[in-house]
Amino acid sequence: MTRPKRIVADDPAGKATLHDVAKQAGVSAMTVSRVVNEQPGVKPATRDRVERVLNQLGYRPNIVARGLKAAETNTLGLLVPDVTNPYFPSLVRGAEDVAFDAGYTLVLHNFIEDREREAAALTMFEERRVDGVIVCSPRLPESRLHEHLARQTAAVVVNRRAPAEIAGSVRVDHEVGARLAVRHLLELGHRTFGVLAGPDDSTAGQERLAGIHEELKAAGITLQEASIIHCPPTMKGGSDASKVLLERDPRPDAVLCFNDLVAAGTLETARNLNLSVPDNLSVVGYDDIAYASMFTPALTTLRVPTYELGAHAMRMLLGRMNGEPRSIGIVVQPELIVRNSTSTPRRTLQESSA
Amino acid sequence: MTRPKRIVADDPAGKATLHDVAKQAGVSAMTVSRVVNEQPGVKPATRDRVERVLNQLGYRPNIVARGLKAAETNTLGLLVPDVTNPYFPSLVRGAEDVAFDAGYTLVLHNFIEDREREAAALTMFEERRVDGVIVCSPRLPESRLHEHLARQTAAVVVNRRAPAEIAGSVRVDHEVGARLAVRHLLELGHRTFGVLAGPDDSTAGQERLAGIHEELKAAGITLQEASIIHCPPTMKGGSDASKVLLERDPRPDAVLCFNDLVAAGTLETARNLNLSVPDNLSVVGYDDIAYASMFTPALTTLRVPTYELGAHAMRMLLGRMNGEPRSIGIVVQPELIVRNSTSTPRRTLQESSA
DNA sequence: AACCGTTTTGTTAACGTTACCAACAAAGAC
DNA sequence: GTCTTTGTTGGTAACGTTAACAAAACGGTT
Repeated sequence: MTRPKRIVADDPAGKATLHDVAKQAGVSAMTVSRVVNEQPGVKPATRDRVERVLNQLGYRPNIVARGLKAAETNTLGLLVPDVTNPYFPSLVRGAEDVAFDAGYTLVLHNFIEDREREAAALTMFEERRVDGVIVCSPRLPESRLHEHLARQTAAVVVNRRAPAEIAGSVRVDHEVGARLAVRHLLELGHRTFGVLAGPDDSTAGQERLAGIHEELKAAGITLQEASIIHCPPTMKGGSDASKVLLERDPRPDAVLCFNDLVAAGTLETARNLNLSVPDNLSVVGYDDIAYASMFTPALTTLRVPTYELGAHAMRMLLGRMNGEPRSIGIVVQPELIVRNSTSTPRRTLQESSA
Repeated sequence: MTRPKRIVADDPAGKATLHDVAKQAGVSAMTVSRVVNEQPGVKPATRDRVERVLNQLGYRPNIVARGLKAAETNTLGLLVPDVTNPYFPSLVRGAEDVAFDAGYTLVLHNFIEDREREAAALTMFEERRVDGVIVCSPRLPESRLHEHLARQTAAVVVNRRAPAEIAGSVRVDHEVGARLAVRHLLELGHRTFGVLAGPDDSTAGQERLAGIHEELKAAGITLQEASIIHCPPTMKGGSDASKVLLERDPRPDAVLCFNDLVAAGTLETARNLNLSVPDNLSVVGYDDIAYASMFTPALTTLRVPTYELGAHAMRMLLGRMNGEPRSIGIVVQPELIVRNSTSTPRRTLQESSA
C-alpha cells in the first residue's frame, strides 16, 4: 500500500524543486524562480548557469504549489452528462481547443445522467479550486444548481437559461427546433404524432415539448399525454420507449425523438416490427450527430453546431473570468436537415393492400 | 483584466479557510482539520460547534493545499487522440468509472493526432503532479514517450507495448484482429484487397498491417504497396483515401479499414461511385462502435471491448500506483462481427451483365 | 492534595512557489 | 574618493493544509 514516489528509483530528474536547483547552481531560489519565469533582472551569466542546472535536473515547475500561492489553478471544470453520447465529444473538443489556446487545462467529468453525481462533481470542482466551470445540460433543479454555481469564480451553463449574475448561458433554441420538426411533418401530411421526450429532468426536453405543443395547437391538433414517453437519451432508451409507443392504437405515423440516439433506437424497433421507415413511419432526430447520415435510412434531424457551442461557452467563461461585462446569453438556432427518414405517410395505402 | 475572486461579492461562503473557521469557532486550526477529516479525539461538544461554523461558512477543503502537503493530487491524467472518435468515449467512461470509485479525478486531454500536443500534454501532466497517467494510442515514438512516462509516478499505455518498468500495457491483439478479417474475406472468395491503413505513426495500424500481410502470404497472395493507403482515422480521411483506392485498376473487391469511421467514409465513397456494398465491394471496419450496426449496410467489423479496455487500464494504473507487483500486460482479443457489408464477390456477374 | 494515565487541544514547521523588500555590487556623476 | 543610481541577488513570509509533537484538561487513585 506504500506509494513509491518514483518508478525509476535512480532517476535524478524525478521531482527536483526550485531549492534543489538553487543549491546546485549556487544561487537563491528566487533567482531560479526568475529564470524559470523569464523575468528580467538576471545577469546573463547567472541565467545560463541556472538554465544548465534546470535542464540537467529536468526541473518542472510545480503547478500545484504555484496555484496555492496565486490562488489560481489554471484549471477549468467541464461537466457533461455522458461523453458516450456523440453530441458531447465535439462540444468538449470545442471547449478544449479554446481553453488550450488560452493556456488552461480542462478537468472533464461525466455525471451519467445522475443528479447526485452532478452535484458531487460540482463540489469536487469547488474543492479543487478550478478557475471556472462549464456545465452542459444540467439535470439539477435550478435552486441546487445555482447554489453551486454561485460559489464558483465563474460559470457558464450550456442548454439552460441562467441569470447573468450566476452564470453565462449558451443554448440552442430548442423550442424553435421542435417547431421546425413539427412543421415539416405537418407539411408532409402527418396528423398522428408520438414523442420520445428524453429524460424528464432535461430542460432542453421541456423546451422542445413546449414547442411541439404550440406548433400542433396552431394546427388544431392536440397531442395526447400517452403519446409522450420519457426515456434515457440513449439508443437503448429509444428502442425500449419506441416499442411502447408503436404498439399504441392508433399507432403514430410520425415520431419526434429527443436526440439522434433515441431516433436510432426507434429505427431499430421499427425494423423489428417490420415497419418501413419512412413509408409506414416518419422519424425525426435531434442534434445531427456525425453518423445520422449513415443510418438506415439517413436520418432527418435538427443540426446543432455542437463544436461552436463548446467554443462559445468557453470563450464566454474566459470572458467572465476576466471580469468582462456580463453579456446576455448566446442562443443559437438549429437547422432542419431533411434526409430519408421522413416522407408523406403511406400507411393507408399499405393498410389497404394488406 | 482583473480577476474577481468571487462573482457574488457578498457571498460569505466564498472561500473560507480552516483558520477562518477556527477563529470563528474559537478553536485551533488543527482541531478544525480533525473535524473535517473525521479523525477521532475531538470532544463531541467541540465537534458540534465546529461543524456548525463549517456549515455556516460553507467551508470546502482546499485540495490544492492538501495535495501540496501530501505530495499527492488525487488526480490522474488521461490522454487520448480524439474523443470525437467514438472509439474513445466509452474507453474514457470505463477509466473514469473506475477512477471515480477509487476517489480520483480525471484530467482528460485530446492531442488530436498531433505529436507535439501529445508531448505538451505529457509535460503538463508532470507539472500538475498527477498521481498517474494513462496514454491511449500514443503517436509519439518510443524514445520520447518513454522519457516522459519514466518521469511519472505510474503510467499505463493502451494499444501499445511497453517495458514493465516504464509503464503497464493494455492492448488489443490487432494482429489477430486483422487476420480474422482477412480470413473472413478469403473465405468469401475475395482475392483483390485494399487497405486503408490509418495514420502511419499508429502502432496499432502497423500491427494490423503485419497481420494482413502474414495472413495473405499464407494464402499465397501478395498485397501491392499501392493498395495500402494511410489516412487520418476519420470519416473524411476514409472517404478521401477510398476515392483514390477505388479508382485503382484492378479495383479491389474488398477493403480493410483502419476503423469504423474510415469504413463509414468508404461506404460513402462507394455510394457516390455507384458501387453496391457488399455486391461490388466488401468493407470491413474495426472497433465495432455503437453505430456500426446502424450504417448502410450494417458494417462487418471487429469488436473491441473499449469500456473494459479503459477499466482494465485504470485498474492497472491504480495497482501500479500502490506498488503492486508489475503484472505483465493485458492483451484482449477482438471478435469478428459479420454483418452486411461483406459477401461473396459478385463483380464478375455485374460486369458481364453491364 | 499529589499523582497518574487518558483524552482533548494547541503549536510549530513544512510542502514548493513567489511577492515584497532589503542588501549588495558595479557603474557613473561630481 | 564619496555619493547616487542602476542592476542583480538574497531573505522572509505567506498561500491552506496537516504530521508530529507539546501542553493542557480531565477523571480517577492513593
